[in-house]
Amino acid sequence: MSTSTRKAREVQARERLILRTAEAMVAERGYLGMNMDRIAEATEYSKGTIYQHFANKEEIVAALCVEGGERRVELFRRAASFDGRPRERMTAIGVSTELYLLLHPGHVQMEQLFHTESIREKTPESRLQLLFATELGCMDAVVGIVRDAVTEGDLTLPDDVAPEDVCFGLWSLTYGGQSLIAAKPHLGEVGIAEAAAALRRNQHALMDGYAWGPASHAWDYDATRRRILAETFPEEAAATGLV
Amino acid sequence: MSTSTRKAREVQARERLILRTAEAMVAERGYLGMNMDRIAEATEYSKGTIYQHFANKEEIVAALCVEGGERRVELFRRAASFDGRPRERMTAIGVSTELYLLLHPGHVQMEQLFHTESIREKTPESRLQLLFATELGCMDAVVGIVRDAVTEGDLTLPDDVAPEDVCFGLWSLTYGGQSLIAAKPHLGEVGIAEAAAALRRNQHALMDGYAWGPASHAWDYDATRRRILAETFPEEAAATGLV
DNA sequence: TGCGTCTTTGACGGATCGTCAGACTTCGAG
DNA sequence: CTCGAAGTCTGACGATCCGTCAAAGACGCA
Repeated sequence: MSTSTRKAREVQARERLILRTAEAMVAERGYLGMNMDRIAEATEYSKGTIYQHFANKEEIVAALCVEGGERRVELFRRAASFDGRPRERMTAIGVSTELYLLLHPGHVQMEQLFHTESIREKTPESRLQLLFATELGCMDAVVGIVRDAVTEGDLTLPDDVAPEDVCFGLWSLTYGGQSLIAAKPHLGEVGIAEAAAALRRNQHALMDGYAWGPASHAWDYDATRRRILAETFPEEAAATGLV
Repeated sequence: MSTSTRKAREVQARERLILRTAEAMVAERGYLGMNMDRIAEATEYSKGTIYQHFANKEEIVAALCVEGGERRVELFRRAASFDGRPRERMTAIGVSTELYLLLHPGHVQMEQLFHTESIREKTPESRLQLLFATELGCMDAVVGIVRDAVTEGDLTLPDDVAPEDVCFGLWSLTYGGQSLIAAKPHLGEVGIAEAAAALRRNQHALMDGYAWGPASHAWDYDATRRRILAETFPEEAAATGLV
């Protein structure tokens, strides 16, 4: 009994070691720089042992995505619990995505990689379920804010628009904006100077478009942003230098 | 002289053949299913000859992206020349992105692939320049519409918002939305039922947020959409069944 | 026809993934 | 303490695919 739990602990510890090693490799040399032989060498286990934990390279990526997803859910939950009007709390969600990108740039890159069907289709169903659970967690946190806005009277949605549709808009805008910033270093050359600031303004424009009060001209959301950084994410703000 | 042009024609024809073959392979068996040996076999040229046209596999992807980008610019130009208010013309841009996704699903997948740094960093600068030119072409068409809206008085931008920033918002929203739709078959399970329709509504919400007139509640943009499909993209609409 | 130049070829080296037969470790029963 | 079954670990190996290059071949021209 106690031996089996010791075994289990060893297995878990090894899995963590493998993931940490893989993560460092991706961060250091990119996705292609991470390969199974190197992981085996770095962890001082044989390739066969690595393959007892993960069926293939893709599953390691999937596992890292799940870990990242869990970190993200955590940030979203904290953002959603910010003390303020619903739209301020939604602003906090936006801040958390910014922080996440700064804190874990490698992970965002991996998420994108994972969206490529070629990778996704080789990962076992069980991992996909876990990943889906983290997405659901994020969605729950965000939808909750939209619903609160509706019940508090800050937001009135037309009959044919569900709270989830508003979330989908903000999700698309943020995901797309961050992807473009990451993928196109030459955004400045097409006239988009301060992409990150532009993304924030666009998020507020979208909420303005749904007439989600208080409107951006009627409220100082820059002050809200500073308050979010100071009150909800002080450590993360310091770590990323966002102040 | 005439021999050299004949040579040149042969080279061009072969390049087209290679690209068409590669495109079909990607469409049929995904990115990983496209490999140089198979291309050589299918085109009945040797691998060495293939490599005289393209330095590596990534450059083939890049070339396909350039081709796709040119097709996209073409669609954007036609959309921008739609006969109507600027916001209607911007709606036409949205329609054109929808059509493009339906007409060339494989290409959108490849664009995403290309955003992965691992691929990008292996493609020669010259191809990147061509790709950049197509992006600039798209941007020009879209920015032109925003400027027209400003000069015609339909849109008044704050001092700190450039027309490009508005474009960036719509670009992010559309790119992100289409990526999410493509990458997450389970959007329905998180409460987003009609993702494509939701994306259109979000695009209009964003424009509403910038107070770009006529507002969506003051204009029948569904009618505009039908007119765009009928007048500007009749063939494409028929081919995709969008009617 | 003969010769120099340009083109084409496909076998090969190198990298990497994933496998598997056999070596090794663990652990309980005798 | 010993032994053997069950479980674990290993790294050499087969397979795949990328990109190269020396050699064979095609072409134009005198």
